[in-house]
Amino acid sequence: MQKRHLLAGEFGAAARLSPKALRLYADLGLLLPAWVEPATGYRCYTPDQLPRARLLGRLRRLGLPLNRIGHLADLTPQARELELRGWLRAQRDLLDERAAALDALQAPADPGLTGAVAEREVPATKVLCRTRRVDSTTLPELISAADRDIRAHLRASGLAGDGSRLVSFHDLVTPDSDGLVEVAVTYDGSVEPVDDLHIRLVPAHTAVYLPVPAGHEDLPLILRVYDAVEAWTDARPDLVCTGHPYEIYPGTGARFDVACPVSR
Amino acid sequence: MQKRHLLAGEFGAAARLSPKALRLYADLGLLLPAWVEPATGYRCYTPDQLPRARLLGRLRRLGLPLNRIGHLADLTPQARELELRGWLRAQRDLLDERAAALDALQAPADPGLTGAVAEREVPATKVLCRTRRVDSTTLPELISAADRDIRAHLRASGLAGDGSRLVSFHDLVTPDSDGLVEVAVTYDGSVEPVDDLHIRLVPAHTAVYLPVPAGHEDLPLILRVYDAVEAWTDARPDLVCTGHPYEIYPGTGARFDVACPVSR
DNA sequence: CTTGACCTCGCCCCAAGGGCACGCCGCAGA
DNA sequence: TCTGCGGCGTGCCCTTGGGGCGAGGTCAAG
Repeated sequence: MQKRHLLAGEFGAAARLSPKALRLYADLGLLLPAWVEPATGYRCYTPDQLPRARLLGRLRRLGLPLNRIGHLADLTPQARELELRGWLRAQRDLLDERAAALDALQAPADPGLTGAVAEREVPATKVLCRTRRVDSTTLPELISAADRDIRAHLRASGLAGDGSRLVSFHDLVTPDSDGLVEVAVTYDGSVEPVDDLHIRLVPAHTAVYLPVPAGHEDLPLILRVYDAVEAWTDARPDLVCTGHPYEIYPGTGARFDVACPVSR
Repeated sequence: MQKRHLLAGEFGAAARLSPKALRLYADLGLLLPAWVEPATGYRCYTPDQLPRARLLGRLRRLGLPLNRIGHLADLTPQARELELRGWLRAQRDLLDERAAALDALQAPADPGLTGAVAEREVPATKVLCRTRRVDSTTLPELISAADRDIRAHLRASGLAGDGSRLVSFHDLVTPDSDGLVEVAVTYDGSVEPVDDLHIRLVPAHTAVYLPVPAGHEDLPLILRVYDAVEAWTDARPDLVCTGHPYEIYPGTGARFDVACPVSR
């Protein structure tokens, strides 16, 4: 008796996939049963579907999400290997970065940094801003393009367009994980919002800030700067941090401060 | 105006946690608000809760699950660092093992292995078995203990207790991830189930099998043996794999076969 | 005829929140 | 005084990859 069709349980046992998983893959179109008995709804698979089923299972066990697997399973083995190696590399990079973050988490704040933290009053101002989700590879591009576009629009509205640039990171932005980033430029006067440029009021506040020392501009050292600002604020019982920290480029140069709004 | 209490939004901005996340942490008891206004239900936090909130956020961004974080957050920094380093190491080992699995996935089956695959008839037999979830560190312990307990129970029931040992891996068992493993010993006669020892009938079947060559007994090389059995079966259009592969120790020695039930 | 094994479908569950609706509250301007 | 706005609460549905359970249908064996 040559078995030309396998029921979900048998096929699943042979491919090391549960019937439930097979049902999911069928629903998603990743692995359609060779046919379905109309009367009973039984899903029948053929032995020649086993290699694909095993491939899906192996990829799944590597930890890949199913939509990615759906794409990978239709590639040639060579192209698939290329993509998988890239994915593995990205995972490893992510882990390296977490290890770095762990180092930063455990190390006490650098006294050389906290010593330079200061306090200042920031008057209320309007900003024209663009908010976008980017990873760290496209971050410089976003910042320069947004800065250019915002200042161009300000100048087109008859204003000077020479305000300070503010950059707020709503999430951690890394090579592998993207996050929400806002680029804003302060202005004085009146402009209309256009395209994806929004107008927002920054209320008057006291800010705690720290000019970023040379060499600390990028990940992972920039995180130490944020930590230093937080540590300094925590050590001042009369101050409490009341908002997201942000980076501010007060002048036209590349130097910037890490600042955080506080309340007394 | 000294701010002695912060509403969820302000506090969340300062700690880089969304109000929603804060609500979840409060529900889970990870970070209780200093008090809750009975009239409005507003959750109020105090500035001295900020360090803990930031710690929770950082751990969360490292990718740790919340129940683990709940445990970690109550440790001393030293103990926490120790646990975190261990976790990171485990993550890295997992990745290394996935890389190895990827190598195995891409490499063609070893012809030196597939050449030794053969076929045999297995008569129906009863087995006394123990099924348990283990990782690879406790696997040898499980196998030896289960084998001893099962044979002891068989002998206590007046049987020989010299059957073959079968080991089936329902999941992939690695140093970092545990999986369901069944250890079974064939017997002939009549015994009663006891404690966690179950009785199961192994139906008569044709098995494709491959004696494991010396040096291929452990991960990751043992996976190549499984691959070889699968590849050999796939290449035989008249055979179709109908069940989970298993390891069988036919004699009393340490040598074993990787076998898989098939149907013609 | 009944029993058990196997299959289906459908619902609820997990983590860790995001997003939305609805409703309450206080503050500000017209 | 009315209205709008923003912040906050609760509650529900969504995500991924299935596991688990219960109801009910099908199959072959006893």
